[in-house]
Amino acid sequence: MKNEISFFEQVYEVTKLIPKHRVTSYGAIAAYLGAKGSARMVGWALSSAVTHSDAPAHRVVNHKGLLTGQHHFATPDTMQQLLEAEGIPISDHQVQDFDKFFWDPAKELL
DNA sequence: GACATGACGGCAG
DNA sequence: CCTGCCGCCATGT
Repeated sequence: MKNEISFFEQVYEVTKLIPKHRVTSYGAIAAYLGAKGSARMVGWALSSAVTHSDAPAHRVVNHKGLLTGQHHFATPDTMQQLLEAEGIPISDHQVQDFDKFFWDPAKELL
């Protein structure tokens, strides 16, 4: 037996650490967890996070700032609504000024 | 065990 | 920036 936390539980922790008015990418979380290149696993974990945890998965988008996971939420609008409610402008399912709102756990959480 | 799919990302053209 | 291809690892059939 090991005391290490499961990969998706680590994703929950990092996701819950994302500051408000900030977003991050799957690859950034994956790299921070040492799973660099396995960004798909982050998305897999977050898909469970939406219904299986209280982590703000809506703050995680792909490397283009596109809200690819909105169809995993209760409604296709939920993700965008939550982000806009936090002050993040969304247009065409994409985060505006993504580079400015980007939060890298490997650098800022350091 | 093989094959296909998935909230992705990097690289080449 | 866009398109195409491969790598990544867990899950479902």
